[in-house]
Amino acid sequence: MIQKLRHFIRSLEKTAIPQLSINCVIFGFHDRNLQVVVNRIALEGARIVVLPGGFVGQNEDVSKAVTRIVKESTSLERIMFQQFAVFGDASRTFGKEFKAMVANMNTEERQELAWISRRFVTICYMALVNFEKIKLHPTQYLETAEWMPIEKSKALSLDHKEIVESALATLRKELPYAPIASNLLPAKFTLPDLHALTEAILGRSIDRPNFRRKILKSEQIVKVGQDDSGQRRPADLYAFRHGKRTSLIDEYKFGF
Amino acid sequence: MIQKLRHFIRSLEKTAIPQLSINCVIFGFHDRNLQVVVNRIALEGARIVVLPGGFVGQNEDVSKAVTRIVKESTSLERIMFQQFAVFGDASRTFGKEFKAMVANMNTEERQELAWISRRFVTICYMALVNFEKIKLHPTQYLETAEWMPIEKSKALSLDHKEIVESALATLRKELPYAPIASNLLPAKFTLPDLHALTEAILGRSIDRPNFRRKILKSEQIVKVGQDDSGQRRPADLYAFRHGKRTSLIDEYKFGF
DNA sequence: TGTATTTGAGTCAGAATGACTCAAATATAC
DNA sequence: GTATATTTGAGTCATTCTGACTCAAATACA
Repeated sequence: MIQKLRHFIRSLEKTAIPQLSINCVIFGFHDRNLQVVVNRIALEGARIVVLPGGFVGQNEDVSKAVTRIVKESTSLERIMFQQFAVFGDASRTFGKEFKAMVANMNTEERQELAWISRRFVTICYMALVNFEKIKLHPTQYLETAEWMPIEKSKALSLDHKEIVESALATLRKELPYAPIASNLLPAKFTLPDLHALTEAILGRSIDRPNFRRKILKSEQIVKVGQDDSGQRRPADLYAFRHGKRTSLIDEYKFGF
Repeated sequence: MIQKLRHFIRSLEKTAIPQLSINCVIFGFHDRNLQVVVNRIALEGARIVVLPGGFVGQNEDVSKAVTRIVKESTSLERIMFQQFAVFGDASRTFGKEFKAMVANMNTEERQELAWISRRFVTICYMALVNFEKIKLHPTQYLETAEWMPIEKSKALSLDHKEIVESALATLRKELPYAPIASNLLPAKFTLPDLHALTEAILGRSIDRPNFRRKILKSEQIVKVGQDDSGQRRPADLYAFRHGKRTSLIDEYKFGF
């Protein structure tokens, strides 16, 4: 057990709300795939891969804690995020990997970990970021930060696999309401980019010509450039309209 | 300060997760209005009106706590509920009314209230219930339970007004995905009922003939009766189809 | 120069939408 | 008993949207 982490946990006892954690699903779009930021922790042999997370300071707003946690992993400061789930079963602790480690400890060491060994309720947030703008870096305590395609998120430790699944379901539901794409794409993008992103989020193929027609008709995006340094035929560049609602269908308008 | 409540708080210290509460927005539909269950508490002069709420036992799943809290106010056991928000500002305590009361107390009394005087993060759930099936009754500790039309929910204490607003926004978003209406209406209902409910949820008027056409075309409901003991022309009775998806539009199908 | 691939644009039948009108059924007033 | 107001159920129609297509233009690479 590394000193630094031990110290961190001792400090939490005095400064953070007990039994409450935050987890963040930070989505990015790259290689025509949705990806999430994960942290790797080497815990005495056991390698565990988790979502970025943390705790809430006694004098800290929950939303501030989320901002802080996202910033720790991505350096991004002004991001949009959304709460989407709570995982709070009574049996929810830091998992087998953690328990195995604790088993090898003496009484004193175990007591130091008492705070973090309790049952935790975790509040889950999702954030959408522009992949290219992110510089991932390890957080203060042991972790490395990296991107993981969502198809591989089954490998996550604890219940974080289910958290990602829940986040993805929420993302799909939010698609028609929130300006999702504008957060996941760079300022200038091509229609094929937006098409691939929408397919990645919905998890199924969408007819290209029809997608193009519908998006253009909605006037959410404006052509801002002529060329693209691609491989085949160059595509037009677009940007989301400032001010114009950037959802794919009208809000609260289900055909009535 | 009534003995019973005092005792309750003392017991929470040992049995419940600290600084974490649950609040429930329980929706019903009556008099063509959306209504929510509220509890009234008489706290030494100050009358405060709050949403049903409670705390999570150390050995209790969060979802079980929600079930328990809903049951306390409504006697309903098997209800669907959904988490929709978290309120967690650092300044979030039990409010002015509570503070005023504490100000009149001696040191010992204050210490007894220490647990509940801390900053609390509250997890919010919404539930949809059939108004007619509910027998509201006071919970174990001082409260009376009653229905309140959502338009009057501005009168709620603490930040519970905002919680209701957030719940309503969620309800509107969920409308096309979840079998919402089937939870809010009795087993047999008329099309005008369903129409009025949809208008109440969306907060705007919907063309009746068009609504009728669309609902019937979707084959979500089946005619189950001929007559209704109404005042004017009798309306047909309908029931939601068992098995058939009871949403108003197709899931994840935003026109692509 | 030719070919494969990708982008942008168009066609067309069928379905859905929004704004309507109109007749049938009933309680209540007269 | 009849007329009237109100509510329910059904239909019309022009416009728009959808889904499944085809096809030409632009480029890299063989």
